[in-house]
Amino acid sequence: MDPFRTLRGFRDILSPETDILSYIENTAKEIFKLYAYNEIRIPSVEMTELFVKSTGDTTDIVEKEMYSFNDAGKRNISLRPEGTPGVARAFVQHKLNLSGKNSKFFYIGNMFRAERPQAGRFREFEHIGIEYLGNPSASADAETIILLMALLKKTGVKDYFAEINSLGCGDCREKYKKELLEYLKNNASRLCEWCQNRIEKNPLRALDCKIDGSKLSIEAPKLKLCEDCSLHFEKVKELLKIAEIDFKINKSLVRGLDYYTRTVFEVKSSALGSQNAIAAGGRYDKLIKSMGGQDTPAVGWALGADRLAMLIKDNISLKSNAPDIFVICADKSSFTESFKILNNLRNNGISADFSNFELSLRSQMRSADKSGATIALIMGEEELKNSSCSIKFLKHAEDDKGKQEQIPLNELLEKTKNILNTENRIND
RNA sequence: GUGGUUGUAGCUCAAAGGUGGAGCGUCCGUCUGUGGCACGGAAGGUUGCGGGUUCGAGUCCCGUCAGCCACCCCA
Repeated sequence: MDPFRTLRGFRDILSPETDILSYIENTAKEIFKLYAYNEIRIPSVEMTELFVKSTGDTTDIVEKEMYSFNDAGKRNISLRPEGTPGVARAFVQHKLNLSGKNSKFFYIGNMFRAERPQAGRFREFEHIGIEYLGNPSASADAETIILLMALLKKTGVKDYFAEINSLGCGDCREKYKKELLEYLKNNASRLCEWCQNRIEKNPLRALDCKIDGSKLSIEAPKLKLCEDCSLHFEKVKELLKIAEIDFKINKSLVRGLDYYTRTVFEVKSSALGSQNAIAAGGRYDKLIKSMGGQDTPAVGWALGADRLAMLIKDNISLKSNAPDIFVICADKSSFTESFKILNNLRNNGISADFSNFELSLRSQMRSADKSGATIALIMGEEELKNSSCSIKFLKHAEDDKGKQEQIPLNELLEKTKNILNTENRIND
């Protein structure tokens, strides 16, 4: 292994990808504010047990994708593969249900899963997620989904669709699991070895079995929601329609995590490869209690920021970090003054850049052009003599392109601010 | 984790076992104080890494690492 390369599945993210990710994060934060969600920052590392007991010990994430290791104190710890267990843990640990504040959280953070990398799948990736704790009503389910769709719409992404389903509560699900397990045992030969081994622990996952799962899911007994769950699901659908959210019902949508109850949903894109999920989530009414907290219903989702970035990178134009002014030194006698001007501009809130004052004027002008700056500011012997500087409008200046004038140094700040305001107005 | 495929300059790619190139980009110059255009020149390579076959390997073989694609799985 070459120590001077990134590990498999890990990557450096450079501009403009970083700009797109920042744009997504900022857009998300605007929406979160509209819906009154507060930020929570949780550790990247937790006890392995946390994920085993929440995400679930039969899930692929926990069984084969976690970065787990022992620390110096012989604790078995893991890099977080998802955010919900950490947020739930924080809620219980700090007794946030007693704080009197609304328990609506958002988080933005990197997650880790040791999967085989491919398009849209990295071993370290960014999740943006929300968790709404303490509200059992269908209105909470609806709000989180509406928020998600509003966020996606605002980012400008195209070609995505939402699917929802209900997995039922503990009661109707347990009943169904027994029925299903009975059926699966009678049809065990149609399952792969892997599924045969796990049907006892989690029969629902067998319906995802690729060998005969799709047929099984048609033929197998169907989940019958109890009356409460059925009403809840109907209400969620009704509220989504009121909010004019487009969605489809997908009866075979089974989220891969153990803690989901009732509503589950997923947003997919037809424009992605086989990693077509942009965001997914659902209700998890039993999780908080299972961690020793009070019985607290909850619902949430997570969005793959990297995947969203892939989708919008081509149809979005971001303001670059091009400087407003590019400072050029025409000869050695003005070196010091040029550097002073550069600092002065920046100290007064005008973005400025330079290349190398010791290079030729031509070379520095070329750099100025490439930088995307609006104005080239030239300092030389002549300007120094007059206590002035020359400013030249480059191609990026909308208006006075190519124009050049000499202005006194003591008017520089005021003048450039006026010019830049005018130029920006034109650009807008 | 399984299968397929690809690794040559910063990028996109040539080189059919016989001296590793081009385009774009970068830098310098033509232009004694002025960018874009044009022209001239320069820099930049352990051909991913390690073995093997051969008189000779970027090219063939084996291994390994990495990228991409699909499976799987997810967000």
